[in-house]
Amino acid sequence: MALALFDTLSRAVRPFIPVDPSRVTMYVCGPTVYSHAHIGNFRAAVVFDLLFRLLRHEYGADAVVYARNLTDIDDKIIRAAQETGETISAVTTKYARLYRDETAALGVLAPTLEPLATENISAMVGFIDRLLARGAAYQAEGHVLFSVAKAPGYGALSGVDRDEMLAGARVEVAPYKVDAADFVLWKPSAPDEPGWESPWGRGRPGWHIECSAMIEAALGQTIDIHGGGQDLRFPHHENELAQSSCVHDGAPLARYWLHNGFLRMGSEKMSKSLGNVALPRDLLKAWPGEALRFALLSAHYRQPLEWMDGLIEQSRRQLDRFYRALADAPDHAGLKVEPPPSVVLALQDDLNSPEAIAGLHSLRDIVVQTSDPAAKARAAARLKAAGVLMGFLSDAPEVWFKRRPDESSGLDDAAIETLIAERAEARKAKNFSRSDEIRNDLAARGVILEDGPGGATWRRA
RNA sequence: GGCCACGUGGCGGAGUGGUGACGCAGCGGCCUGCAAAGCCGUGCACGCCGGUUCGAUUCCGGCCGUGGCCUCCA
Repeated sequence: MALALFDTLSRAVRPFIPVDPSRVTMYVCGPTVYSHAHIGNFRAAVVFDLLFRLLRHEYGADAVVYARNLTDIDDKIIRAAQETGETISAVTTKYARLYRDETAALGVLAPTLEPLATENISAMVGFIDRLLARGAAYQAEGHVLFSVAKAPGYGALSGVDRDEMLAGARVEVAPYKVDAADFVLWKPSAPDEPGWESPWGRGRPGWHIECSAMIEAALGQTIDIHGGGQDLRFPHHENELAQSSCVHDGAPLARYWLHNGFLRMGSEKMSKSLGNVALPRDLLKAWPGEALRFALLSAHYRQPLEWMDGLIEQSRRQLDRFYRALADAPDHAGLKVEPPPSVVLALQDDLNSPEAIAGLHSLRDIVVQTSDPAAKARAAARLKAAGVLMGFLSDAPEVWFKRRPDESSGLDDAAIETLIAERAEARKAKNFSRSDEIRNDLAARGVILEDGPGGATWRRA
């Protein structure tokens, strides 16, 4: 079986066939860098990272070009800068760096390209120019607007009928719009707002044009995969699609549109406006990033995922079991094996990560049940290869078990070893009350001991 | 109001027209000085009501419930 993906536009799982297998292209809408991203924002990053990894596995690491943009000009950023008194670029640089750090902590590979909106203004201006030349856009009161009436098939992606859409719209229509559905391509900047010179005066780009222009500049007219969160389907992706195919004589913008579902917090959408967010910044103080990644992949990417207490703990426990099996197996670092089919097939089936995780568990069972050392090492290598394909199990087991989430607290390794040595003496002397005291003491400080044939091993809870 | 999803065991969460998900937690046992970890075993799950079918959790219809989009948003 080969890779198949659910395409939002055709509303079906379709076999994935890239235009050019030697250059598979994917674009995902990245964050607007104006504040801390919450764990829900990272679902897209992790889900499409999984797809990126799978595509690299299928087509070769050099054959996949993955672009994820950073929106670094936006009214929210302007507002954030005004509130803190920082410059715009100080705000965007800070949050872009945090986003890169935090995604990396969740095992997200750096995308091939990371275009910045502010570095592509001329591409956007040129794009708007071509829309104007084709009569698909018009100027009004310093704005340039896209004329939705000129886009045949508008609404196909989101499934929203234009007339019905307007009937239910909750926003007031700006008076300068010819058609209520028209959207802004370029808007004027006040003197105290950031802006760029353009044929239509000093201003800044609208939201949707950024992605269309950057996709064209970075990847070309028609890309293989365009991804993003479900909420971007309308209006953002619908508008991107309209602009791009307008400029490209009807050529499709993307051959496959993928949208991930939301994280829910107490059966509500996790969002900043509701105030029910969990920030990786905080979560990473207490948990390994890999456990957060595992939690985010514990549900199928198109389904809503309930983010609740215990989910990370559950995820960490499962990873513990995998790492333990690897730790107990003979050295397998040098064995080159392909990820086994049980996991690959699950991922190829529209990125069925829960089934792939089940596959990981059965690979672990094999490791544990195999007694022949050479076979056990091979089984461990297979488990590890499958895990690495998904962005898991890349740590050495001892690193995983002994990591300190917060460097400033708890016992250091040497202090733990000293207590373990003392306990070993006590046990040898059958002084179990003392040995239990030490063990309980360590447990209270987050260190769990396990007595084995070769003495006690320890890990941090 | 319009459009679109979803409703699976204590919890998370796959999948399927007719025995198995998987995991976490629980329970019993083995192991252990006792634990932990591990191993073995264990639990009459598919919102409600109709329909199609030899047979539906899986297909169709209705109902109820939950959520998302329509405004910045992963």
